[in-house]
Amino acid sequence: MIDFKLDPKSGVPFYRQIIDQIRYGIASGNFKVGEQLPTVRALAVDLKVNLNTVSKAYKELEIQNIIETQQGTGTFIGDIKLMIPETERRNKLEGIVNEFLTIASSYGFSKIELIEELNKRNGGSNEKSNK
Amino acid sequence: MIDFKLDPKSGVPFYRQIIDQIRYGIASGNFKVGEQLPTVRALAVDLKVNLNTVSKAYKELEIQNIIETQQGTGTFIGDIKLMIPETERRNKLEGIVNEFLTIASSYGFSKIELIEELNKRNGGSNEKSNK
DNA sequence: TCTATTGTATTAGTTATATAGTACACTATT
DNA sequence: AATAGTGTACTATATAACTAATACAATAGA
Repeated sequence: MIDFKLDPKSGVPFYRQIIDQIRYGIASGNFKVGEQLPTVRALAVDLKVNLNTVSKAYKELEIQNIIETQQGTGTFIGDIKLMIPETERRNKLEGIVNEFLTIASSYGFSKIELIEELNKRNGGSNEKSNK
Repeated sequence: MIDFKLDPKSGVPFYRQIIDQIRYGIASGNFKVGEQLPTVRALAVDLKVNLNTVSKAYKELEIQNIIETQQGTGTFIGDIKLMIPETERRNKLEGIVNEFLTIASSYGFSKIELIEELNKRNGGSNEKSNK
């Protein structure tokens, strides 16, 4: 379970802070597949925001295939690797790598530098080879 | 010289499209260090936008240390690698790699997958080892 | 110094974003 | 079917982002 926190002074919208914390929670293993997230009302009360703000975060996460919502039942963590078909997963990978390369090259970083930097990081969030 | 183009239907703000095209132009070698960019008025007329929109793009690029503006004289391409001190350059590299890893890990991609994908790209924009 | 050319600053209006208030709709349980 | 729980939809409002109109300021060259 995550201890949600919002920082009003950060300049980052509330709904985006919620998204980030859930995504980080999943990536770092604090959320298990199938686990139920707080209800929109519960989290809204907890964070002292409107339930629509929480709903907005959940909706975006559902579009990203990260969580599953069922009206009348609740919101649950989805299994990313199961839910996203392999082809779509490949496209996503290519997409974020493309974006990364565009940004990096505009700063004059070569591919070699990028890979060197990546290799310095040990562990990261999930080093498991999955499957 | 770049053939600037704006797409009003893209949803991307004009000033950001200008920024992207200049950055890409530099990364792909279409702009040489010291070369003068179009004046804010010239580019504004060319793109049929207000000169402030061009000015905004130039200002942001100057903050990023990518171009240099001199009131009364013009705007010029700066030498990124010369202008940005090595420590700052390292910080930038670490920053964008961190962001990349955060996004990637939240989608369940392992570091190995990322490096594999990076290695598939030959050339990219600038493969020169610079200096 | 005058003038043309350059970027800058101030102001305003339109549009998009973020959040909230409230009513609605679906689901499960009794 | 009644009810209590869930997410959803609609509407409103405040704020920020974007673009523009216009006036100002610095530079270079005649």
